[in-house]
Amino acid sequence: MPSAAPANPGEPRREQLLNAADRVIRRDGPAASMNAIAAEAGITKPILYRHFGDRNGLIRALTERHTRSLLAAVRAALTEPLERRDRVEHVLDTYLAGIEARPQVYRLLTHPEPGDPGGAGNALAPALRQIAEEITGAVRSQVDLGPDRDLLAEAWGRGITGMVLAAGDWWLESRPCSRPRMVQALADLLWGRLAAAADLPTAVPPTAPAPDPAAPASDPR
Amino acid sequence: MPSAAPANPGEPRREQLLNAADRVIRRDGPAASMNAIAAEAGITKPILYRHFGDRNGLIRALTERHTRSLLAAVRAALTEPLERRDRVEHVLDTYLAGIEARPQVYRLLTHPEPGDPGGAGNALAPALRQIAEEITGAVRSQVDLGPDRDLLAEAWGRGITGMVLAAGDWWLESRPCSRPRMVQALADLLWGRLAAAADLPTAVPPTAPAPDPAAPASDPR
DNA sequence: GGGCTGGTGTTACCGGCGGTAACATCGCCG
DNA sequence: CGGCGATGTTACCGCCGGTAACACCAGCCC
Repeated sequence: MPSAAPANPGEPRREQLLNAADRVIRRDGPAASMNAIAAEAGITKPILYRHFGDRNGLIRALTERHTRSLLAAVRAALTEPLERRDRVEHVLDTYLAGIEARPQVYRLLTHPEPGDPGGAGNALAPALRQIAEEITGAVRSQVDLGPDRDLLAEAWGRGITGMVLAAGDWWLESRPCSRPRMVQALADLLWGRLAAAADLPTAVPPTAPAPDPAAPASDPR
Repeated sequence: MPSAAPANPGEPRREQLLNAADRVIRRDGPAASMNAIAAEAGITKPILYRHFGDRNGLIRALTERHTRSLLAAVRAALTEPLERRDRVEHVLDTYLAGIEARPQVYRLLTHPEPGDPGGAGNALAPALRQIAEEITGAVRSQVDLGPDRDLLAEAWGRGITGMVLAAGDWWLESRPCSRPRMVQALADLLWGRLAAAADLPTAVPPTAPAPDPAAPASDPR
């Protein structure tokens, strides 16, 4: 059931309001106003505020619903019993498939409104922070990185998440290629193809004309 | 054509207003109001609107000023006559040094306010989009990537930028290590260390969560 | 029944936001 | 002198997030 799953029928009115908010945000984007959401639900603003406190509370409740499925999918992909390269590709594909299925929702999850001025400027929205933590945990528990493993796992978790966020955003926007190809491109980057590829004949030598040794261009797949 | 004017002193009033806006944003963060900026400049709102059209115009002019130096530094680092790994490290260090020097300004550049609903939700702020384009160009012109070079260069440009953005954000916020170490961590990621590292003994067998500790770790290689 | 409580709903308002219209000055230059 | 283009003002608009104050209706216990 990859669709928007109702979280908890314990509070049916709340779920109903969240569904209305979902519809409006799907239509108008993440900047939808509280008035618009209330109108879509057939009610007026104060009820929303009674249920969710403030706008952030509504957005948070909304994102938590959608985050669950994506996060669960990513987590499952991260522990799939595959060769590491295949596992990584599986995770990448899972994320891209998720954002492809519901772009507006994905925008809400990944690019929330400014929010509270208290927290410092996090690049990663809460949903992505959770994904980053999943990756960090997976790397730390699955890959032998020596004494720096804690630092590397944390830095890589954030870095990989940001990489996939930015690249996925661009891919979703301009659709330069199919999804599997995009997965390949990103996995190649993670697999050090940037390091392994040969130099191109220097078109603009800054100081010295190139004395290049030969480096083999191998795809380590 | 009242297009983006350069930062030359040909329009001293404009520069003066931008300086005031700079001060306010440094103090109050990127969400500073137009009233506050006008007050800091000792004037009132309509003058700001005469000069910059709307809030986005002001922010754009402001970011363009700051972007120039960072972008120039990154561009220079991208064409440094070094071994590729050293060049990459140099670029990473340049970016991290830039955001370390002026965190508030960096936040303005990398995490702008929502902006117009017309454009689709870009993950990358304009300044970062430019950096991504620089990386794309450098990769395309320096690295031999075969027939897919255009796609790979573009995807990697965005991906690397997003990676450094997210990781740099985290680093700046929690300062888990020194700058050179962070540069190493990110360069290692780009250099395929994730692919090259050995597996760790599987602590969590993915299929059977049974409390049976006698399950032997299968060797996937 | 009476009264209490709790959820649902309303209208009307607040301060602040981005943005604009209309009007008042200056200095400069033909 | 007259115009003209910057500079500046006050006062306003519509919308926003958020809040008071009040009304209604169920159930539920005494």
